[in-house]
Amino acid sequence: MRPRSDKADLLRGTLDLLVLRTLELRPLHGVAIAERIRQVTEGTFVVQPGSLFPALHRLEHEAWIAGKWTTNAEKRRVKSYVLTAAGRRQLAAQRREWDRIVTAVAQVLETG
Amino acid sequence: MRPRSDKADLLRGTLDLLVLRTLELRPLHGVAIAERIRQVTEGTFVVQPGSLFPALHRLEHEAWIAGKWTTNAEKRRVKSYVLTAAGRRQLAAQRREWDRIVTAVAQVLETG
DNA sequence: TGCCGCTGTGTCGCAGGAAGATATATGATT
DNA sequence: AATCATATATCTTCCTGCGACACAGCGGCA
Repeated sequence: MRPRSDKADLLRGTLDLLVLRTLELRPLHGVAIAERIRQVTEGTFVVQPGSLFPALHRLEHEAWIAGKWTTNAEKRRVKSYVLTAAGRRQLAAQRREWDRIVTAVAQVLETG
Repeated sequence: MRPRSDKADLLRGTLDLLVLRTLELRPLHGVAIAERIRQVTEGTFVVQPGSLFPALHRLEHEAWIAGKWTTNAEKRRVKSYVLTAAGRRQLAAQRREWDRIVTAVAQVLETG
């Protein structure tokens, strides 16, 4: 069997939310999205390529983000993503959902 | 294809934490654990049998909880679970992990 | 020119968990 | 006995995060 990382599956269920929110601030290309998430979370969330690109394709397929081939400052070919109107609505919905989860977990953890 | 529920996958990654915490308060049998989680979260988390029992077996296999066949107040045969010492340590670790996730997500959601 | 090395994108297969459907056992009820 | 309700268990499917890898394009450098 393949050696499994002992690092927990931290992103489970939050990746879409994180990507949508990151793109809400400004359009970015794939790797730059992952890089920003890593920086803002101070290394807690490190989005791997095997997670990042399937997620981007999924979000694009749902029409929550739109990708366009461009070139970055170093003249390299990159795919830049922007949040769509539907994406903004989805982001709002996922924010509410996340708040609900956090509240519910807190209730369990704090109710003695 | 099988009709998929449009209800979000809320439990994703939090089920172990919820079960361990519930058993920290007092020993309970499977269905009673799910029932308490449902009540405390006011219906946000409804743990289905297909999630509950595999989770209990998993936690028992990790020796974080210990099951014992007993009978409940209605004289019915139930499997009562108690949190082990290792389970308490695991619960503490998962609490820290959860806090870390909540903090990280908040950083992404609130960093403008 | 040819060879690296780096960056960005993409893909493949696996592992593990959540859930619906279903099965089984057992006690209570009629 | 038949039925119903409760509790446990399992089977299968779907989803998703991930490691490993492939590959393309560009710059540097001998």
